[in-house]
Amino acid sequence: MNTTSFTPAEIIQYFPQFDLDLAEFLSQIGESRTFDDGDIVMKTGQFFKSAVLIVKGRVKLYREGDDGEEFFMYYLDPGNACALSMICAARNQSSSVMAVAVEETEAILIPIQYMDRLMTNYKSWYYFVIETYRNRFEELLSVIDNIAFKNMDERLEWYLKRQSQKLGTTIHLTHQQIANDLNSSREVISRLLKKMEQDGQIDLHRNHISWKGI
Amino acid sequence: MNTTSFTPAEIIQYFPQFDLDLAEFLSQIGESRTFDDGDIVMKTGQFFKSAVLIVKGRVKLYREGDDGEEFFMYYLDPGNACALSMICAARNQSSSVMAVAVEETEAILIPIQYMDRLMTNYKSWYYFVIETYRNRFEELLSVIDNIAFKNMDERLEWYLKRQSQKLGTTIHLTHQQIANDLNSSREVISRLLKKMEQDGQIDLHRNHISWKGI
DNA sequence: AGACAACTGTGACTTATGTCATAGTTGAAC
DNA sequence: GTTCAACTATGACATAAGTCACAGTTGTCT
Repeated sequence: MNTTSFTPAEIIQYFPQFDLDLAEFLSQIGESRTFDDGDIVMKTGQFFKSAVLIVKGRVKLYREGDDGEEFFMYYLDPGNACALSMICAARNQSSSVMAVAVEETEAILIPIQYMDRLMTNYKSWYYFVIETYRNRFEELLSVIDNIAFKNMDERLEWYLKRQSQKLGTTIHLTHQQIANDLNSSREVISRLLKKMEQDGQIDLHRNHISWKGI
Repeated sequence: MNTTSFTPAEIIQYFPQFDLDLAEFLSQIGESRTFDDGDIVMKTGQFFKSAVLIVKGRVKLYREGDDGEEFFMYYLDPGNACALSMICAARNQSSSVMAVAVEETEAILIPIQYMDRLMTNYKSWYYFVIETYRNRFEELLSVIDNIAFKNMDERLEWYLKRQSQKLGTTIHLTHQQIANDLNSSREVISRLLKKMEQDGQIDLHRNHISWKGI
């Protein structure tokens, strides 16, 4: 019971780019794991020993500052792998990010000792790994653009746009949560949101925001 | 004359982790290219068709903002490859960064059409690619930490520390160049540098700064 | 040596953002 | 329907950073 697993067919359903023999191998060695909304998937400083593949739900990744500040980077969706878990696993390094489930989430954990064998024997695996790195790389570049060149109003707008693309136009976040994600303060976010409402970009409600898709 | 090349022995000298058969293959397909100090290696918006391996010199990578602002990311040294050139090459996407030689630089260019064959046939190649992505990923995370959580004084200190580690304790940069790299303004940098000098961390001179290694 | 362009220093002011204080609002639980 | 905690709004002020103006310095070229 402690180590449930996925069938090859299920794996291919979530990761259609995998070859059948890869799916069979992953089915044998991968461990299924579920996380409730709010559960910590990976913790800063944690010594991580598996690669994480998401099959259901959603995981939020954020960087932690020295004093516990947060900074949102991106979400992992079904069909994604956590590039950072691969880095940690392959290097025996401790994690430098937090990963928290924001929905009921299901994942396949691939223990570290299989990494080399997977890379060597399964072409569709290392294509997948390369693709994962690439995608996250580009995502990080966008993040850097925003904090390096933009003011808070533009960053907030970009943030809300991303949220609404992923999670729908009703954004269930409080001003405080948004402020945390942007490493700003609640008052600043409240003021900027109010301005966006006056400009007709959003509607403000208690506990959620309606994105009007400008 | 237009397409000089490296011998396998030379390639292995610069990239000792490569297998001999890989070095031989790269020797056949790789094109040698030199850049003078200040030459543009990769331009924002450019459609890039080769992966770049550095064998001599140094290349500076920076992100460009919408209005031409700069933001320094990192240097590529001999033995490094440009992860972004690989991404561009493999995806047929245009570059989102600038890469400029800051010394007399020599590189091997690997045309895009060999990428898949290299990945499939040469184990030491794809380990190298993975390692390249990993290193740059971690470098980008450090960059994000600094701009997300730190004030300009700490960012400047971190910047100078990195420079002195790479280029020695005498940092040949003007205040204006530093300001560009940090997307700040000359006056701000001058003031902060003056303060660091008063705190005994550096000595200021015209056109260079001496890092006193605190 | 003289001249000049590039570099550096610094005061005064503006703007963006963060912080503090305080009050109003709303949804949920009892 | 009362109560309460959490959420939101907003003015006043503090601080970090950017901008403007101008002066002083220094290396280089002739």
